[in-house]
Amino acid sequence: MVTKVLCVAEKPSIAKAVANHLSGGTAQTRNVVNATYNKNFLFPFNFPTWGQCDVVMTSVSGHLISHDFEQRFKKWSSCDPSALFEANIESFVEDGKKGIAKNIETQARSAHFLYIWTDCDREGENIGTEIRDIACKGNSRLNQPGKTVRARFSNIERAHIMNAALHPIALDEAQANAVASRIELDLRIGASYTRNLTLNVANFISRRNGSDDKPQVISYGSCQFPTLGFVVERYFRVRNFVPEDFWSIKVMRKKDGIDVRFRWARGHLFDRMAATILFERCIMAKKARVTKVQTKPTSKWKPLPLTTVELQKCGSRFLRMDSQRVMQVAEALYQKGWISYPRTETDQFDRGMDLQAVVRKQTQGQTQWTQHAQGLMNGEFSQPRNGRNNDKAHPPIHPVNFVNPTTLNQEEQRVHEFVVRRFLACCSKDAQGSKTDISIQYGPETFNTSGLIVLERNYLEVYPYDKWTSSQDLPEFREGEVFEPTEANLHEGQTSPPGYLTEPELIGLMDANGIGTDATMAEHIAKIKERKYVDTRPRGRRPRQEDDDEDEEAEVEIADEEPERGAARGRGRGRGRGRARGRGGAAGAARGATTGVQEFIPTTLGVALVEGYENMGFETSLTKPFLRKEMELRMKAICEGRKNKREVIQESLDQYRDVYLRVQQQLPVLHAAVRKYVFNENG
DNA sequence: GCAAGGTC
Repeated sequence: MVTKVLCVAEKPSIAKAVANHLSGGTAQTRNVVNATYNKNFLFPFNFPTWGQCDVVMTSVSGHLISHDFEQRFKKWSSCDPSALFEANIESFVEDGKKGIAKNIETQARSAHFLYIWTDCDREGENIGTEIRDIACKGNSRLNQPGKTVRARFSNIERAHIMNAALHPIALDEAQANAVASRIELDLRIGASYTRNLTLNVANFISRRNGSDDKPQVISYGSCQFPTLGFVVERYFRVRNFVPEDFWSIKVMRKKDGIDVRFRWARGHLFDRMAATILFERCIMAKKARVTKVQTKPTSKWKPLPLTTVELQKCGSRFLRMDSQRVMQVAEALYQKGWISYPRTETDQFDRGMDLQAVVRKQTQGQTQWTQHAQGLMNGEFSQPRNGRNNDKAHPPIHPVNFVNPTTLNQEEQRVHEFVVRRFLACCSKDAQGSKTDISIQYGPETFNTSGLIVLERNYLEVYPYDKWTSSQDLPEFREGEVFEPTEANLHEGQTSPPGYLTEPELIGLMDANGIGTDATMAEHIAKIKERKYVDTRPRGRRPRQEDDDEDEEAEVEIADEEPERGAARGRGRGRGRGRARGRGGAAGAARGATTGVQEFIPTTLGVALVEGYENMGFETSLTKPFLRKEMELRMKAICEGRKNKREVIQESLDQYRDVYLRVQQQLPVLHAAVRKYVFNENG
């Protein structure tokens, strides 16, 4: 009897790709009853340890198992919300997934081995155990040692997949357990807090409004609340901003018909007296002396390979789409086979990947980037840079096939064009330029100016989202040259308030604080809108302010995470911090070239919730990212075998139960915040 | 009527 192996991938696209590689394109496709997207692929394969086998390769669609409280706790009126900390939780297959589960169970009956092909990340490990459990229902022998294995792979290149097929490893139970604890905690805490908030606060609002309608749900989640927290925190920084006066010295020299403005090395001072004294010393000196003239090559680095977070940020900035929309469109492009998997944290391409083959596909047709792609094939190709992130599950987002853009709808065209241009930019050379720095000594003070000449645009040719342009030509200055400034004056300015939080900034904060994943960040943002905790509006251009000689740098600050090499960068950063000291940290971001970016403003309800919780004075704030971070650390402890699932769940529940009780005792504080913020308009 | 995480 021939040995039979059942392979199960996390998603249909992986099953298809793997089956295709292992079978050499000869796999037979079979539909699965009651499953729309998941297929079975049948083919023979010779595994080193099992010999010649008949393989059935199939897939799930993410998690197969759902979790909910047992029936008697489901009705909101059935129990006190705090009972959900202990209530029994049931695991089950949702109706929509019964076909998938049944298929696995059936196929497992005749299988000698189960080969799991879920993504190599924590969730994938957990989904792997779900698949195993279902398969064992059909065939308990698969529970025996060595009968269930998993593949280790991080992309779907042929050689990589072949190698993974030949070297199975074991499922990582610790990682699966870490996810299991996350699932249980999020459910218990989310449900209990949400019911409590809705029953106590939403009902309070309804009563005050004299409404008999079911109140709107006020939810708590370990991700949505910190997301709201970021928005509210910025809101208060804007509201509480107090402008501060500062003074700076500006020096101008007209030479060869060109006005050359020199910037004070000190930037600006918040002490008028000090600035005045220094200014007077400059004036007394009468003449300035050129202390440095240095011209050196500089370059602007091409962007990093595209991650989901970066795609979402760029969508907000350049494509006039919010993060959720960008992901929906990217998902559609992925489904149609034009771009790779759009949910990835990886910003480095695997060494073995044939990137030139990907570039070559873009030389077809007559698009705006065809020529550039052709140029890359003709010797201009340059290996992409490596970022610091690798989720070990997916490659960076890149085009996988050529598609004539005119067959896509408007939004798809924009996202697709961005993905292609970004990829081609990654495979291009850095832009090259020449930078001249000039310093002068004027009295006791140093002033600087600089000029840039862009020599080779390289990646910029195909990536219009980055700006790097030559500055005005500088006249010739020689070291040691002495001149009398055409103008020198003491300039008075004021720090300006930061802007409200924009979507790219919010995504950046969530990313940095581990709130949500590449696949869910956009959902959390959409959720706090849906719950009416925040409103969004397009950010209008703010008028440029007289005193802002730093505008350009400030814009670079937000537009470029990966700056050009060279000295200009340090100056930009330094200035940015100086401004922060003046309580206007994000001032630069508030102005400038960004158009169509959404900004987030909390509603009265959003402010009341955050303020209410803050005013309870807990040491661990529910609206700050610490609790989520703590959960992340505990999950890590499980993965590394330092803790077990039970311990972690107990610890966390104790902590949240404690906070819950104190919230209960302090409901009047929450009500007071609601009265203050939600009802102050009505008097 | 609850969460966050997969996925279509």
